[in-house]
Amino acid sequence: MGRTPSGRPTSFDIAYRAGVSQPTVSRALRGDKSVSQATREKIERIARELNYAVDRNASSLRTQRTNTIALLFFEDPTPDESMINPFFLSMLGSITRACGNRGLDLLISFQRMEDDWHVKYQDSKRADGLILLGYGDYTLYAERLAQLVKAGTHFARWGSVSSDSSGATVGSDNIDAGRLVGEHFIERGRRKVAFLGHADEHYPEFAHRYLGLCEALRANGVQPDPALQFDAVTSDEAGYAAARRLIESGAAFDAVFAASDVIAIGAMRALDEAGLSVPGDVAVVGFDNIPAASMTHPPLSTIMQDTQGAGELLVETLLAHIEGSDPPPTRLPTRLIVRASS
Amino acid sequence: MGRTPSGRPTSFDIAYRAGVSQPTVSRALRGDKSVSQATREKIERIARELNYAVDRNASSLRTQRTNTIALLFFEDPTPDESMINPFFLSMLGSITRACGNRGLDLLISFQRMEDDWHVKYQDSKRADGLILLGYGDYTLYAERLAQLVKAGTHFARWGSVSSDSSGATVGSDNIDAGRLVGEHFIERGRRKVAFLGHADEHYPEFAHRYLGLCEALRANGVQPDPALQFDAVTSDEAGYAAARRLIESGAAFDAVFAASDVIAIGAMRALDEAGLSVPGDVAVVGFDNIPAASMTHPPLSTIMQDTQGAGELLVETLLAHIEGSDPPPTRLPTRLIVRASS
DNA sequence: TAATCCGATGAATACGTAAGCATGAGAGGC
DNA sequence: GCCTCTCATGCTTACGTATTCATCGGATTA
Repeated sequence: MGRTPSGRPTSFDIAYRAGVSQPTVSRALRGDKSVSQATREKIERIARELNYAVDRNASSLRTQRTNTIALLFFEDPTPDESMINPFFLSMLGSITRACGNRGLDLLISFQRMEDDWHVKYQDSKRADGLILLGYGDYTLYAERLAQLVKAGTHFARWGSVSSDSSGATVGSDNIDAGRLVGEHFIERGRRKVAFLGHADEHYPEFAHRYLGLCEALRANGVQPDPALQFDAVTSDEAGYAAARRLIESGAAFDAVFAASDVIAIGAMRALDEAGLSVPGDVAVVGFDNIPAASMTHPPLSTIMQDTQGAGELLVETLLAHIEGSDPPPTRLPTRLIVRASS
Repeated sequence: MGRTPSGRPTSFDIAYRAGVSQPTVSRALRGDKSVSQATREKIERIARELNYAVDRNASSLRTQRTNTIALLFFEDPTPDESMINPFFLSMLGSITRACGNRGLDLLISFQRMEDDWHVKYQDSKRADGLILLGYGDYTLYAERLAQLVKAGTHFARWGSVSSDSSGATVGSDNIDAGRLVGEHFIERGRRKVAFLGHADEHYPEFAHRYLGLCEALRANGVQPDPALQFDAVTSDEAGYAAARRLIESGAAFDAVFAASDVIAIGAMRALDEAGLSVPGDVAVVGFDNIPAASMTHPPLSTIMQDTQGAGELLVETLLAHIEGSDPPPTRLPTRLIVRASS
C-alpha cells in the first residue's frame, strides 16, 4: 500500500509511483551519490509533479538538525515597539540574506530581558543556534550567557569584542572607529570634544568608542576632558537630555561625538534650542549611519558599520561554532562618512 | 530503562524520575485535566530541574501543527537590502508582538519574486500559515496566490481590500485616507492637488488613495485634474523623478499628495531644488508616518496607519483562517498627522 | 570458472511526542 | 456484597524521515 488517500504526499507516495522503496526516495532527494542517475531523475520528476516537499519536522527529528537559526533582539525596553533602531533593521536584512544564501531559515524574536529565552529555542530543538543582537547593558544578561555556554548552546553575538566574552562574538572595531572620529575632529581644528554615551563597562561598545576618541586626541597632544562625557542610552530623549546637561554644565566644547545616530539627533535638537549652530559652533558626529542621518539639518556625519559583512560573518561564525570549531572573535572595520554636521 | 546517558532529557527521563509513564508526562505538561494535581506538580518540578523542553519537531510531527507562522516580505527589487521601508519594520514589530502574545513563533523571509515560496513553508510543514506583506505590483503574483488557494494553504495578506482578493486580506482604508488628505488640502485653500504614485489597478493601494483624494475634491466642488497625477513606486528616486516631471510639465499646482513618505521625501528634494517653498508654494502630505517624516524640513504631514492594530489583526485573521472560518476582509481606519509641510 | 568486489537498492529501525484504547482502584448505589 | 461509574494512569502505536545493515546482480580478476 503506497497511497495516502488524502493529505500531502509523503516519500512513500513518491516511492510507490516511482516503483522504488522509500529510502531510495530519501537518498535521491538528498543528493546521495549511491542512487543511479536514471532513478534519481525519475524520482525528482515525480516529486515535482506531486508538489512534494520534505517534511521538515520529521527530517529534523531524525537528523537532530533544523537548518534554522534564531535571531534574538534585545533592546533597552522602549514603550513603542515600532521604533526599532534602524541599525538593527539593517542587520536584520543582512542576516536574512546570509541565511537565505545558505538555505537556512530564520526564526525571529524580540526579547524582553525577563523571558527565559535561554531555554526556548535550542533546548526545544527549534533552532541549531542563536544570534544575539542588541544594544544595552550586556552585564545584565551575562549570567544567562554563562548558562548558555554551560548548556552547550551554540550562539554568536553582536557586540563588543573583548577577551572575556563568552561564546562567539562579532563586532565592529569600536576603538578604531572612535579614533577615526577623534582624528577627524582634530583635522577640523576641534579640541574640546564632548562624548554622549555611557562609558563604563556595562556598555562596552560605547566605552570603546570613547576610548578610541581619547586615544586619538592624546596622540595629537590634546588631553581629553572627562567632564565632557555624559551618559546616554540609545534614544532620542536620552541624547537630548545628555546634550542639555552638557550645555548647562557650562563647560566649553566645540565638538560632540554621539555614541549613536539616535543620540546625535536628540543632541542636535538640544543644541539648536540653545542657539548653538552646527557645525559653526559645534561639530557633531554620530554612529551607525541610519537613514535618518542623511536627512537631519545639517546632514549628520557618522560612522558606518559594515552591516552587510556583519550579517555574513555572524552566520558564518555561528555555523563554525555549531560544527565544533571555536572561531576567534572578529572585529570589522568601520568607515567615517563626512557630511555637513562636521 | 529510563535514562539516556547523554544528550538532552526526553519525556521518558522525566517519567522515569517521577515514577510515572511517558504519556502521563506528556499530558501533565500540556495541561491535560485528567492528570492529578499531585502528579502534575511533581512532573513540572522535575522538568524544571532537568531543564526539559518539549521537542518541537517531534511534537509538530505528531500533531501536524507547528505553532509557527511565516512572514514573507515582498518588495520591488532594491539593490540595497538594508533600505527596507520603515513602515514594514513597524509592521514587523507589531506582528512579532502579536505572535509573541499567542505563543507563536515567527519565521521570516525576504522574498524575491522568482522564488518558489509557494511551496517552501506550508508544504514542508514549517509553518501553519503565511503572512504576505509588500508594496508593489500585486498582479505580478496573483497567479501564485491562486496556487496557494488551490493548495489549501492558509495565508493572510496586507494590502488593498477589494472584493476580488483571494484569501484573507487586511488593509488600511486607503480610500478614506485619501479623502482625509483631500479635505485637509481644501481646508487649507489648496485646489490644484497633484498626486505622486501609481494610480492603476496594478497598485490598488495607491489607486485607492488617489480615488479618495479625488472624491474629497469633487465633494467640495473641485474637479481633480488627471494631468496632475504622476506614476511613482515607493523609492526616494521615484519620488524625486515624479516631482521633476510634475514641475517640468508646467502645470500649476499648490499641493502634492505623495502615495508614501519615501516618495514625499524625494519630491520635497525636487521642489526645493526648483525653488518652490513648502508649504508656502506647495503643501505636501505623505503616507505611512515613517520616523524620518518628522525629521524633514519642514516636517512632513502624513497619514498614519494603525500598524499596531494591523499586526494584531493579521495574526488573528490568519489563525481564524487556519481554524477553518473565512473571516471577512477588514479595513483599518487611518489618521492624518498634520505637521509643518501643509 | 570461481572468487571477489562494487554499485544500487530494499528491509528494518529510531528519532520523541501525543492520542486512542485498555486497565485498575476506589467510590457509591442497590 | 456486587455492579457500575469515574478518575488516574499505563500500553501501544503512528507521525515521516534518514540511516545502518543486508542483499543481489553483474562486472572484474586470478
